[in-house]
Amino acid sequence: MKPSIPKGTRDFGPAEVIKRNYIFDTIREVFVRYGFQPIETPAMEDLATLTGKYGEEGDQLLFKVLNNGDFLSKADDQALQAKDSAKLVPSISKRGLRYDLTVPFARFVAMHQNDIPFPFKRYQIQPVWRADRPQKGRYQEFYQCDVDVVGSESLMFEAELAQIYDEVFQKLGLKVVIKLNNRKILAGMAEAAGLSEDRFMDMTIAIDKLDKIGMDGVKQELSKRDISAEAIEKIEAMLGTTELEALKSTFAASKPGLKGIEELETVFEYLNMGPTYNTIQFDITLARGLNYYTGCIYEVAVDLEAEGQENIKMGSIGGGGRYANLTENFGMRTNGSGVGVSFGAERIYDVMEELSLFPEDKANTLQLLFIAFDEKAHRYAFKALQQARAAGINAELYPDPARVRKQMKYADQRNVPYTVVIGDREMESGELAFKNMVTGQQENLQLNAIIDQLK
RNA sequence: GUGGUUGUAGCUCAGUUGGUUAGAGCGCUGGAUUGUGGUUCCAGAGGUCGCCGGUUCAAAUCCGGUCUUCCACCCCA
Repeated sequence: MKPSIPKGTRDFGPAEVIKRNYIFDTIREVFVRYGFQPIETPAMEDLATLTGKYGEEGDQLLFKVLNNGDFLSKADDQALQAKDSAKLVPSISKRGLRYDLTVPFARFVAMHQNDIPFPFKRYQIQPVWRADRPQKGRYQEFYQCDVDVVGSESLMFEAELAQIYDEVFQKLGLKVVIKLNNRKILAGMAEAAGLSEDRFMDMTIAIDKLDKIGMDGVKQELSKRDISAEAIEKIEAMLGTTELEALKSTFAASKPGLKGIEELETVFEYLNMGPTYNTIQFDITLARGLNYYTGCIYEVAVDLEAEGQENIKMGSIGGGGRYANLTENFGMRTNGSGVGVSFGAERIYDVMEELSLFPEDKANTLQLLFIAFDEKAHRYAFKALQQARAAGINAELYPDPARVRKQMKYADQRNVPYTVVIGDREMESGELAFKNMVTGQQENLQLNAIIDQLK
């Protein structure tokens, strides 16, 4: 059989795993410093937990897990006859793979509400699955790194999450733009433009594309979605706004609009109390598709104006927002408002790789390879190997006393900086042949001296 | 989910209007070199041409299906 893996999934070799861990470790370190604690949830959730939370589009992208046993005998016969897949699913699948980490977290909080302290601050680094068509930087299995806090409406957390973004990307050496908006401001826009409530989604989807298709494209998109020319004109005028202050008069008659402005002003008030490394800006065109967001929303993009980053082509590398009602779905009675952001580790990886931002790895690499000339020397070397490891040196012994040429070649492939060759002469004198693989120079030293040099 | 694109040796890729036994570079194995890798030279191994079916005297090549890759939508990290 020919080996293969499912579409949109990947294997990772040692070099990749080490780099991925570098990203995860950096992110985790910042999360921990802000007081967040780790949790994990299952790869599978009840399908009912997942459906309806991400909009119609999201439901289509959910991976469903087929029931075990004789699932067809229990299937909805009518749907089966009619070949109606959507209708058939509930009767043959009761579980699905998680689509993100936020919904499982909301479920977790509601389920354990009597056992956890509020506000509950957690982080979670686990894979998620989407049945999307793969492209570059878009996979069916990928990791998300989420931080969320539930049980507080304080806007301090909105500010802290932006600071976390800022700090993580500073540590990773990547310049980004952190964009902030508020769903209430979008609602205000819809209201000010005289749109009915059911047109709200259409409007946000269209304006979200502004930087991609331009103002004319957005206007086309809006009219295609049955939005009147008059409303489009008003929306266009509002989209030109980059300052919160300027929106106040526009939203004079819109309560949610004014509330959104007030919230963002408070967030920026917190943020302006200290320095930030990256650009953090209000962006009225930021919409985000996920249905459950109610307040502030975030998105992070690579800063294309930063030196060396001009040609990076990558979608958003992080996003998030406040969800006031999500936990209610799972029976949270009070205090269930949450806010959180997510890091797209895979895309961050791709960008960092393209910019060569990964530091050379020291902790995870082999420092020393022992090479033995014959069986007797191999035993001798095994003992020396233990001493080197006991001293904290990452060391290996070639498994057989093969030809030195072959062992040297292996050392070369493994990129080991130093080797020790042991044969009769070395065992007799106690001085081992210690070779620097970069310069090719070799000297005879006692094992202790070699260990000292590598420590 | 819609439209397009890709697949030939471990890797990167040639392969003519369909026509002998499908090639190259790199890598791999062995030798030059029985105590030393990276350079050089010599030799060798390695292929169900993604998979299934069809057209044809004859298919890597043409046709259909399918899987995969990448791209544009949709959406998104």
